[in-house]
Amino acid sequence: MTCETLTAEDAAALLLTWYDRHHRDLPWRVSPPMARQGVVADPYHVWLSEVMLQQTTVQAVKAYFDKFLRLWPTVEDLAAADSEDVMKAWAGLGYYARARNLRKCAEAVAREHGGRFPDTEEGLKALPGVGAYTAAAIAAIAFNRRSAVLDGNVERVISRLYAVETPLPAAKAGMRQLVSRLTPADRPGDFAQAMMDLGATICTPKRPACTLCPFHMKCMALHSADPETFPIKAAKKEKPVRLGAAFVAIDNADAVYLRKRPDTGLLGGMTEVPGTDWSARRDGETSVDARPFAAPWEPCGTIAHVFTHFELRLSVYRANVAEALPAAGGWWEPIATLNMQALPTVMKKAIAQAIPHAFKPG
DNA sequence: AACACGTGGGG
DNA sequence: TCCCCAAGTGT
Repeated sequence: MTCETLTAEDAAALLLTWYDRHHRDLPWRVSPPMARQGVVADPYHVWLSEVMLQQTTVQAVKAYFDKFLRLWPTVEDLAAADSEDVMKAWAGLGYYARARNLRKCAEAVAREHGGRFPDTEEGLKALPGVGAYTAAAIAAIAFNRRSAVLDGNVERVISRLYAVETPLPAAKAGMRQLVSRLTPADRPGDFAQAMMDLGATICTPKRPACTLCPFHMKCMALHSADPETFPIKAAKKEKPVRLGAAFVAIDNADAVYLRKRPDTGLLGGMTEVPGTDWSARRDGETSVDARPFAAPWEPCGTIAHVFTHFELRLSVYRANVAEALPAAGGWWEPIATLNMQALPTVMKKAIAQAIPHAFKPG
């Protein structure tokens, strides 16, 4: 069997027909029947979901999307929000620069654009935290622009459809051209979402369900090779191990000593328990200097946490103190309200290691 | 261009 | 257990 030529018209027709029947229903999405009647999604909802979805699974995003809309129903509300509250609400979702940029972006939209998102790719891309992908996605989905939307899903679909031999990320420019050629003037937003749904549900990284794919007869990878070998990627580097220590102090009122991290860099602007720097050094000895105050510190085990570019092994120390000692820069937070703080997951792990009941309900 | 930047789920 | 990776952006 030969691989039939794929025209742009065929691609859009095949994909949109598939999407009408098999699209996912998502909280931020306008379903195809509505979309076909010209209803477009709220740009604020589209932007919020797209930022949350950067490198993050749909499953993880749903609850956060609901929470943010509940707390800040409009972009003006978010623009007026306290940064600390935004960081608290984002805690656990990761890539915290997104949360810092989120409020900056809302502020820019509210103050510089009268509360309306720009309706062009160029205007959108000028906003904080909005890059090439997100600008194209918002333009297509919320403003019906014919922009070429290229994310990890689309890269996978395109790389297989055309059996692209160039490795990522070098192949991206060429793929954007291919997507641009296929994107229809009618329903470009649905086309983009359909490509992403296809990548997420059919054209998956492992064991793609090619028999169910609308491009089944048109896919060069399927007809000439093993689709699973695409996209070809540059080799990744191995993760170094870093070591450190964390200090969990508990006072006689069941409060834990916390402090705020610097606004930039790893976990920037988030809350932490005091600790050492994290380095490759194999010593907990420098940890003496990192103790927030003198107390009967006792080792209570280690935790491991994997970041994007290194693995962390943290030695956790605990101390019970009679009363809340004054200490520069931090504060004492009751265990009961720890869950409302801007604590990244690694810090919750460290606290849970020292206080096993800290995050248990009741 | 290459690297920094989180987390949780699935195979 | 370990590896992969998920709707990327900023520098």
